[in-house]
Amino acid sequence: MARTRNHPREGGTRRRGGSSRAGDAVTLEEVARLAGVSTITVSRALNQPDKVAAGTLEKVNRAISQTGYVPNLLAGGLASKKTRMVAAIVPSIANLVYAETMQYFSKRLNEFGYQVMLGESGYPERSEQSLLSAILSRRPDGILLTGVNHSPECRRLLIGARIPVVETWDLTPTPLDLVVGFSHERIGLEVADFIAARGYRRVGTISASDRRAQYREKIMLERLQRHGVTETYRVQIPVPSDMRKGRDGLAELLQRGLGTGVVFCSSDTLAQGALTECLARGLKVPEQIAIIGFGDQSFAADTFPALSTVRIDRPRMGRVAADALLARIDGRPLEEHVIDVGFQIIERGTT
Amino acid sequence: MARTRNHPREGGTRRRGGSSRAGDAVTLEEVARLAGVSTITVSRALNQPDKVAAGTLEKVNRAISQTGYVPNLLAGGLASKKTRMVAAIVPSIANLVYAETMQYFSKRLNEFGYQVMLGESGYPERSEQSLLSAILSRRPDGILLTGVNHSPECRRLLIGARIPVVETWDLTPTPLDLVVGFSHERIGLEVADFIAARGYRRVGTISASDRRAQYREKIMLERLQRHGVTETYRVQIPVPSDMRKGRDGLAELLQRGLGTGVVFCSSDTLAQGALTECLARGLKVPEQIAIIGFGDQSFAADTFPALSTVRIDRPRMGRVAADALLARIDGRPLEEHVIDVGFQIIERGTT
DNA sequence: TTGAAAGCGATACCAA
DNA sequence: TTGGTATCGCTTTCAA
Repeated sequence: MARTRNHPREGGTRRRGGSSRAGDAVTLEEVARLAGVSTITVSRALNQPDKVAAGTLEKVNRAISQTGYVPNLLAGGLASKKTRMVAAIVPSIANLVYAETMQYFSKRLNEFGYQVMLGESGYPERSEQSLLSAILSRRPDGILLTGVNHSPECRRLLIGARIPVVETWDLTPTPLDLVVGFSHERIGLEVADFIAARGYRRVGTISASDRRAQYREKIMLERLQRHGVTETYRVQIPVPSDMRKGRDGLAELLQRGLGTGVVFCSSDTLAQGALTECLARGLKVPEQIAIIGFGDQSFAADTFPALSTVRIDRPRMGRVAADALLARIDGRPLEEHVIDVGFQIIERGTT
Repeated sequence: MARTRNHPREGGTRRRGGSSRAGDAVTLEEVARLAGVSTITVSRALNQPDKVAAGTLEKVNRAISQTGYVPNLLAGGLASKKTRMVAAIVPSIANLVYAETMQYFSKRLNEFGYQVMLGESGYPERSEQSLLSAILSRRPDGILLTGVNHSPECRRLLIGARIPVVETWDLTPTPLDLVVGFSHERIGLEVADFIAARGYRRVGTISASDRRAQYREKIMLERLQRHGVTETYRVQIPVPSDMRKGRDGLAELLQRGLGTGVVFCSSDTLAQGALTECLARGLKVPEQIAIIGFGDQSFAADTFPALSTVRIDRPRMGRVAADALLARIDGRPLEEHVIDVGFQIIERGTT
């Protein structure tokens, strides 16, 4: 069943003449014609310039700048099955911890000629599955996810896509592919130990209604109990977190009876709000109330020298995630598929 | 010069059997075969379901879910010259004012089936032109820019791309295509009038080394001079802004001799830092020092009730920019190509 | 309502 | 080092 095609284009351009739309862009073919070479040579001049003779290269480059040629990566990606694009799904870009991580992630990928397509999963009205499907239809070469809990449909889609996947902001012994993150359980345990070791007997928490935040809190409270610390006060706040909610949270803890002690907040944003409330009330931090945040937002520590926090090295997490993905995309071997970037409890204001 | 092609694929699948890579994804053709229809019918079932008979539609949908088909938008975009994607270039996504604007912009576009590809222009080591070129090679259906100042090369690229362009965060009578923003000049003037009207005689500024921030400050100081307010103190800080820089900025203003008065900051982030410094020093705001920010970040006002600010309705700017772009993409007529979303000076803590 | 054929603009593969 | 030809997976155009 061989079919026959005849090509109507007999050389020469054939502009339709009408108002020029997006489609009228210069093509490889036009550049090639102008340079007096074949299209594939122009393609090589762009992608593997060392495989093209110097003189040819020059002719081609001249033709490119004369025409103002901008490659069409849709066509290129279709033909080569490489889009030089990776996708990333984060809960919210208006949340500094994710935005900063993405900044480092993108920066690294940009250096290698990749672009990042960002998706936000934080909208309950849009299923994560439909987001993922929309993203996969652009055929990214790899994808970054936030967290390690995904619906069965999402897992199916990801597996079907047959591209490298890196999960972040958490750990699991059974990643879809790669995971670059840290253990929320260990954070809960270590923060509890930290608190107990300093002799605090009264502990408050201000936690966002976020899965991982809730988990850290739960683990911490359980461990505290084992340490014999039982006077605890909990405030839960709806996402998105902001400083006001941190202020209000602290006010509520005080009103409920937390006099002096320590407060563990699920983000630095909340912690800064709590600290602001202390400042406004003239409470000494950490002497009267100690505040522990989470995330170590770059500005938080500097702004509030008394703010202790659980430091997550987000720049590193972003870069490591990018590197891991790049390695997988290039088919390079990886030492580890589970990468723990760890965390660090930073105590401030003790002097 | 008609050429002949023979198609080696004689029906039936021909998996290469090796380790399956991204390219092995299910195609329209496989879905069509399974459903017993032609590829174009499957395509219609997805894009114009009302033009397909109910029974056929059902068969197709069954085949789609059986195979786990995910459309290839590279191929679709190449064929139709519509990518259902728009690009946006912002200085930094780790800056809440831009991130929030983008959130609303994306949300709106998502509702219409478009995705947003984000680019960051804030890296001096990468020319804006190369960023733009990389973005345009993905053939977005439209593009959002931040600001109205673009290099000649960028203008050329944008014009050559022949797609709708919306400039934001500023105004100009001669936009590339569309502009949705507000006047920094008018802000400078009105803030100066506001300050003069309240009788402040001593004025400090804390401004980021950002083109638009500098312009607002310059206009404001000139106008203040005309009002006879000449005792001014200026602090300039390098981007990116953070609260610490705001704290330090205020400390420096005080040290330089600004006793009581008002301080105009180029962003709410800086203003919050300045306010924190006041809190820490026990200075009453606004009685001793009044603070005026810029941007009206959602959390800022609530966290610091004494913080006055220049409100920019970012949600609206994002939505309006999206709507304008959508209209242009669909070829719908637009009432205005220059849209001023305005601003509002919010005075707080006066009671 | 459905389909056949011809591209869209690039790259892969194999020759020259 | 350069080029011819056949795709990549989809949509458009025109017919049936």
